[in-house]
Amino acid sequence: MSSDLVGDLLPERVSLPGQRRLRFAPSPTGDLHIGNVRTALFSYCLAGEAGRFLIRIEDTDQDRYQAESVPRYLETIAWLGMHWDEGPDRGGPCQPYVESERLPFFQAAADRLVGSGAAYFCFCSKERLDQLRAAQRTAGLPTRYDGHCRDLPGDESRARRSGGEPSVVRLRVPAGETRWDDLVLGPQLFDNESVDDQVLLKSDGFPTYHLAQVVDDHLMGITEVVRGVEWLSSTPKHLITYAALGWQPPRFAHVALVLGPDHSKLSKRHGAQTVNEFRDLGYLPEALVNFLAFLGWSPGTEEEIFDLAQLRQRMTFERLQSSPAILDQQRLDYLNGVWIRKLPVEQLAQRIEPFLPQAAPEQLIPIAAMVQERIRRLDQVPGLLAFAFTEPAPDADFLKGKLSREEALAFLQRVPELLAGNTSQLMEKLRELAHEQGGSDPATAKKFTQGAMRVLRVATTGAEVTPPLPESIDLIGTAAAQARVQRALEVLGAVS
RNA sequence: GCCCGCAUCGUCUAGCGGUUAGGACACCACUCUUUCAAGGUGGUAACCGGGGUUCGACUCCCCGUGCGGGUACCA
Repeated sequence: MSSDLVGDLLPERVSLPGQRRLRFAPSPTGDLHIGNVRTALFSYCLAGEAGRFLIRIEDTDQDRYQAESVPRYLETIAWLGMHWDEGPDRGGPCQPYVESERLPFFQAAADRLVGSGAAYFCFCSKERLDQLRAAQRTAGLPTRYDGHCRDLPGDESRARRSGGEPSVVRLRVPAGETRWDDLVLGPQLFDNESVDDQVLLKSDGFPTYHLAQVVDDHLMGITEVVRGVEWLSSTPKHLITYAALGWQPPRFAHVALVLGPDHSKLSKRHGAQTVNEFRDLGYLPEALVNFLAFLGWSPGTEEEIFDLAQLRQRMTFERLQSSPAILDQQRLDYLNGVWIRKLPVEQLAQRIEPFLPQAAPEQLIPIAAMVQERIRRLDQVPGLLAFAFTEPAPDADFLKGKLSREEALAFLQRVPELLAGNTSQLMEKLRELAHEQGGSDPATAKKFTQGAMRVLRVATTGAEVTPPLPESIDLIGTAAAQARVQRALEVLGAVS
């Protein structure tokens, strides 16, 4: 078989210092999906502390390509705390890390395959292919290429190409079977009869994923490939291609997909599905990482709170799960709450800032302290603190609670003295007052305290649920609190 | 249609021939408490079905069912 190439332009495979090299190779077509991020996380963690993690941009589809995605992806990975040793922005020994900039390598590989007879040029039109598949389907046969151009004489093929006829390069799948030992699924066996003569090089000169992935994983010295099970049935094609090129393939780990609550593939109708969406909802990267890791992995112990560094230390291929996982947002919420509570207040204050632009800088830390134990997502902060930024308008019924109108009124009238001075004494003063009201019976006093607290809370905040009252009042200031109590008094007094 | 994968509480999972089938989320009580949280205590809840193999199956094998994936000049 001839090829019109001048030698083999393929570079040498990067020489390895014997360590693990895993990559994340996203296709830049929008925002990073939570499922993709999980495989990135697995790859990052499984590389281990001694291994290397790299990012490669798989932009081999010109139609779907979105340039803006690349920096966004990198930003997202970095936000989650993952560090890559090599990538499009920082280079490395296998530059470039963007596939569209590596076209000559793929073309050289394709030429080599054609040269050795492991691949061939195909001139079939899309229409012919569509008809073929439709016919096979109605006949109950598997849909696959029929080998129409498989044995075209070399000179005919050459002539048609030089005549300008568009062509693709297809893999010539040999008879036999393909097997490998999957790191997650165990031994796999495919009859090559069921493997299609896949297109490797498109008519626009770009490689398909199948070729690009094989060539680049080899050149970049990838040792293990972690990917979703949706790639399982194309693995034989990849293995055949590695063999035809005389290369040793990496090991494969096919992880199960992440599904929505209705057990179908995660999609828009399930709500948030990209990392950025989760971020905007107020989820911490620490929580997302912890959560995602457990969707398909577990340490085998009863520990469940892990940070990224611990995950990288502990994760192994053996403990990856082969069954699909459903994204359970309630559990994510729980973990997010755990991580929010673990944060130092100053840190939490910083993270709250974008969710609470109306807060003054000096308010942020006290606010963080107040909400830390009662939020599961950062976006709950504004709701919890609405009273601090808008004037409450409680109605008379709302103001009474457990106390009668008279009792509430009487209590409210005494609030100015309770609020005088420092709010830290508020509770103490209130207890004194309760003692006065309840006399010797502690149960009555307690009941009064509860009722009075509610009245005061509603009067000053307009809400039944707020952070602890003294702090809440501090947030708006005692002067404002006094004014609100006055207004409440008017509202309550007006009804008789 | 054809090829392939998966299968333990509602959910995430532990289990790798012999266990009272464990933990966590959620849920329900109780408790702590100025509300709400957080915390503590307890509770409800699972081995998809049928055949084998075995002294013994959640665990191994086969069939079925269910769910998922692939079936592109998309990844």
